Amino acid sequence: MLDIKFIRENPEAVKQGVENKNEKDRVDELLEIDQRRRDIIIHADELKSRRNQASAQIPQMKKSGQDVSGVLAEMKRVSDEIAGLDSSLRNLETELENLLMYIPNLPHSSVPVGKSAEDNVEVRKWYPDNFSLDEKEKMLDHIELGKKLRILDFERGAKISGSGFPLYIGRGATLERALINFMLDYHLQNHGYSEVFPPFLVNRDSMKGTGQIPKMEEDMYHIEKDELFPIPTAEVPITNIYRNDIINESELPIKYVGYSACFRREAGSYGKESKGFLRVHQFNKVEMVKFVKPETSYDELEKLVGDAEDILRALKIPYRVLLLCTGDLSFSAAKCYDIETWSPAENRWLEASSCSNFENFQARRANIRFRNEATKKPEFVHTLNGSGLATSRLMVSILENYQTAEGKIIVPEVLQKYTGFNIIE
RNA sequence: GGAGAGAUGGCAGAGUGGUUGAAUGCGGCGGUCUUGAAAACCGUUAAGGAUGCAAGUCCUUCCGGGGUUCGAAUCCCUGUCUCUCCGCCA
Repeated sequence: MLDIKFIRENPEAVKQGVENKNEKDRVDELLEIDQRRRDIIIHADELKSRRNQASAQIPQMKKSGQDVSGVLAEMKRVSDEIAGLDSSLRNLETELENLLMYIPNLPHSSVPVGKSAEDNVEVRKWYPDNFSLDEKEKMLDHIELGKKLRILDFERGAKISGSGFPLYIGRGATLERALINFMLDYHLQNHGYSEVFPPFLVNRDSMKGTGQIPKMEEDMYHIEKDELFPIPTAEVPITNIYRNDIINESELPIKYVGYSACFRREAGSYGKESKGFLRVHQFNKVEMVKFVKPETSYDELEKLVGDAEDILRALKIPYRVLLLCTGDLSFSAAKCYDIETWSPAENRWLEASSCSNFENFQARRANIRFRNEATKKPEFVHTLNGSGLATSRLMVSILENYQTAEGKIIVPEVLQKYTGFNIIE
């Protein structure tokens, strides 16, 4: 969330940012409640100060044998009034908090203003040698390939759980596992991350901390009996590792990489977009999360994107990098790059990674701070995360790009030592 | 799942109704001493909020929430978590 003081002092900038993100502007409403809240605090604090004085006075008066009944009666009235003020204060603060939770992060000044995905800016693209987007002979899509080679079974996945829960079989399952292990090892060995293996179910505070709740609550699975949420991304448990902590400045930057299954309800999205791997309720993802000092976060964002790109270059998968415009930026992000991989059968780009700088938006919600060694004061860290990468969309690109004329799949070279085989037929 | 114990500052650990934001020890920081360091000694060492140009002043906070009271770290209720024992279990 944003700092209420910042909103108070820069209402116009906040309104502009909210508008550019296509979010509802409730800034004036918020400021009005903030003003009422502060008025009550001033009044209540005066009364509490009086009560504290009396608390010190009463035992002394008793000791010297004075009659305290008058003070007691007065304090009774004061305490009742304080109780009333505190109660309305609590209500206002809840209201304020709720409004604040729905104000998105503001886009960074380097983010292009735009309405929708149409306005995203392509930053760069990369093709392996001898690659052309016009190659049309590879016509089987990943669903047909999966069925023909008996490596993916979407129908049985649907029987077991429901649509959108893919079942990997045989070499398909091995390939998936190889991909996850390859990506983890690559980031650990080449990019300086530490490995984490997080819980897949988290509590409400964690979901709030990273910003999935309250705005996206409808898209989250929710286990009511235990008040737990299956994670939509490892970003949630990993970022929350330091919730309510103060980190030593010398420990920054902290860089974690971890695998998790990801669960998304994807409420209301059906139709052709949802076939096969294109939109699923459960998928696998290797996630990178960074905790950094504020002044370094934009450099760290560029490195983060580069780390994800390295995986695709090693796999020799064609991709492009998009800088998202304000209108396409997610609620919590200040700046975000998407990486899309090429699907020859779909004849289009598929989002396989999203790398974002949240600045201190998540840190403020989750109360993640570091101690500034110069000032000795705690400050909010900046958090970033990026997929490195999601396997589902990536698997589409791998299967389709690596298919032979006979409909077999060559295993990408870097994965062969993980799979133990080099062809799926 | 059953029974019991506990949660206090960076850490350890006192504190069972009244100047307790909290003894004491350790750690950290500053200083004295020293050629330097150690030791010793002295001082200092929380976070959040309101207000103010600032210095400052005031308020809140002893796991979370509610209650009793003029007054709660301290008493009552409740939630969460941790530990011990029993049961179950990969």
